[in-house]
Amino acid sequence: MILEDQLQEIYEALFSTYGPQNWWPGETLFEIMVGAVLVQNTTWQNAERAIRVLIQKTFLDPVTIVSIDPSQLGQWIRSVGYYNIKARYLQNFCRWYLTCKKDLEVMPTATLRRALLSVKGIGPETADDILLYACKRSVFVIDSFTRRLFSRLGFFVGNESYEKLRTFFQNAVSPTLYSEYHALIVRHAKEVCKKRQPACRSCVLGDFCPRSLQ
DNA sequence: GCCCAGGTGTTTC
DNA sequence: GAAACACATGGG
Repeated sequence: MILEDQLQEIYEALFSTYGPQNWWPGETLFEIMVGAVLVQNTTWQNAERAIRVLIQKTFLDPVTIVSIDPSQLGQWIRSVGYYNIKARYLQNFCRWYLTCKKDLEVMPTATLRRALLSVKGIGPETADDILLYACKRSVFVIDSFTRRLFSRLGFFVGNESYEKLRTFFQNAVSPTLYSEYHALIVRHAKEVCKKRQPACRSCVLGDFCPRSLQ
């Protein structure tokens, strides 16, 4: 079976099991972007808690956020872990946002991506979360779950570079599926996690486990 | 008490 | 480049 069909079948197995995930959670595009920064290496639950505090304290206004003492901001986002550096990262991002927001819709995707990556605290995954879910650009997001799941399924070893994996998926998956596909991978990983098993050692999809589809 | 969670930057080789 | 390390709370 060719690669494109394999990835399509895995997508369908996940979608038929979990249904649409309606990502990314957030009332506004800016809230989505803030969420992408705060959720780095933590759970969405922790990030959401911090966002609620930020809404209460700052109305999630970038001008307000950049003007706050970083240690104060850190206390407000304490629940996300690494709160001291994340407070700085969030302010870095907000400063960038305030200067670039007028150009977000007209900038070519590659230019926008480079601009995001130039912000200290925005790495490839956070940049792609913002590009895909807030800016509606066609980029495939690679996270640790994606890396683990598809290495487990034998598509690659697992230590490949971020860019190599992104290219792999973007070449084989329809851009219309990028958003839902990534959301389903994360959902799947969470379900496996609930059973306190290593991701995809025992696949929660049972008979519809992607491994059995090959 | 231990392990992991929707990563990133810096340092060192 | 790629490996090792710091950054830190919350839930199972």
